[in-house]
Amino acid sequence: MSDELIAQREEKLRQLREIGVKPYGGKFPRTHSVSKLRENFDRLAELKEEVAIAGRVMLMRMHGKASFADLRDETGKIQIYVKSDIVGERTYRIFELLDIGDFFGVKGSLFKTKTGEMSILVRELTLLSKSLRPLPEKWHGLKDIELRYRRRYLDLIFNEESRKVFEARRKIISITREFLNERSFREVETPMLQPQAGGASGRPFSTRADALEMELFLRIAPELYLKRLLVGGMERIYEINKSFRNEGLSPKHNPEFTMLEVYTAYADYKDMMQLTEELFQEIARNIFGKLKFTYRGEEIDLTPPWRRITFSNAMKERFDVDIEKEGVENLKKKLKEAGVKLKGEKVARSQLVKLLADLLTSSSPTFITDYPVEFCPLAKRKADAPELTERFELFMCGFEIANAYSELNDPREQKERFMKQAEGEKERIDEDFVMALEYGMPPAAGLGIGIDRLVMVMTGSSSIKDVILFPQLKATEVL
RNA sequence: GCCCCCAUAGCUCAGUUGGAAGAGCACCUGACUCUUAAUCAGGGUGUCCCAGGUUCAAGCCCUGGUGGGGGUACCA
Repeated sequence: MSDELIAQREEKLRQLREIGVKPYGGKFPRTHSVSKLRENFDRLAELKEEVAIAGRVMLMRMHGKASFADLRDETGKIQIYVKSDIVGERTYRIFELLDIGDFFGVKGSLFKTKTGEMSILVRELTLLSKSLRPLPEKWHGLKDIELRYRRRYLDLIFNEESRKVFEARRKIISITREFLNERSFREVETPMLQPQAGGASGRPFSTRADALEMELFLRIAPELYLKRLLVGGMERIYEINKSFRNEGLSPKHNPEFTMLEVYTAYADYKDMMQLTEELFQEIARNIFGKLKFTYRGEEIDLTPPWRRITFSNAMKERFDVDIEKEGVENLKKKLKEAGVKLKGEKVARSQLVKLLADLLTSSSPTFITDYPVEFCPLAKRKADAPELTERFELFMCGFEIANAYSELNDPREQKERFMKQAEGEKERIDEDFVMALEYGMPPAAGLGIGIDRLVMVMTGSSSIKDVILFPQLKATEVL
């Protein structure tokens, strides 16, 4: 069937070529986009000005010798009216050989039909691209979730909601850059191909550089390179880019994801809390025009200051353990009793994250602060409580969305922490990074924000796949 | 990785107790010079995801697989 529909279109293509039509055109100068044309419709119609627009035909209403079609470009759609006695028999024949999905350009004048529909009376018609495959149906569109991910172009053609999500994503990233640039942060790019993948836990993807005869890893985080730039004297920097983790997929996890990392010299994690609050407010004001919105039925309020709970208080509430008095060993025991998996002697961070997320009753943003040092190999200890670190994680809508700390800048302690972390595992220590610290890194605060998750929250998306244009799926044969 | 759910025409979906594969849109043929999800007349175009099995008979029951969704584990 699909083959038959394609064959029918190929037959039309053949017939078009037979009458001298080039079915894959080139440059077509447009006088207006559809939305601009609509905005200035009355004036243009009165001046009887000839306009030229181009787009994809979405609907055709054939009426013998005079027909209507809806032409759509990125900005909107408009009706065109093609009359045989105006365009001539040959052009009208070409029009009859067109299919829904074809791109063409038209020149003509503007008029309103008797029902008031803004329309173009076509004088000249140019085929720009012949579509060989039938598009999804005009009314129900494309709903199949797998096809929407695999053939995102069809999703974008048919689902306004999807287009809105990606426009919101663009806006959020753009606002974030403006926000940071205005505050004198400089955007940098650091390697995605790294000889050693550090700065987070998580399994890396590995690859090989043939010319260098070496194994390389796709980065799991940019952190250790951004800190090398702090050593290099850059005081306010950020990077928005992909990181890659060779782990399972879920509605909150895609193997490649976009992260923002920000570093400020001479600041601490509390400054980053404020920065996070301000950034999210800036975004919400732009997207919603206010600080309150809903995520899948849950009320979210970004009015500052956001709720803050220390990690110890959260644990006290949940497990009746006072880690500040009893130390972290007792917590581990309680966690084990509660069925939390331990990774060797270490508490798996993901379990902790889940535990904390479950603990929060509100979907509004909450900072959990002051994590025990053993969960934070790169964070600075609290001066008055050396078993804890100057760190926060931001939870919102049931998931972790940001992570920040005052950066550890003592090279000897950093090496020790790396060694402790590597115990019993095949991880290597990043000696090159330790060397950089040995040259001296200013005290600094760092912040990481999961951009995809932030977009999820701001667009009401329940799956990360809905905010990534081409989410990772298994390869299949083309049907 | 494990558990649960889903897969029927190009698209959106029905399909009863196991008894001759359906609808709307799209598409094809014809009519139609202001329609707008155009209308009217006619046409069903299919590897019922794949491979086996049970049965006189399988879209439907059973086993295995593939792809997707959700949960769970690893992870952000």
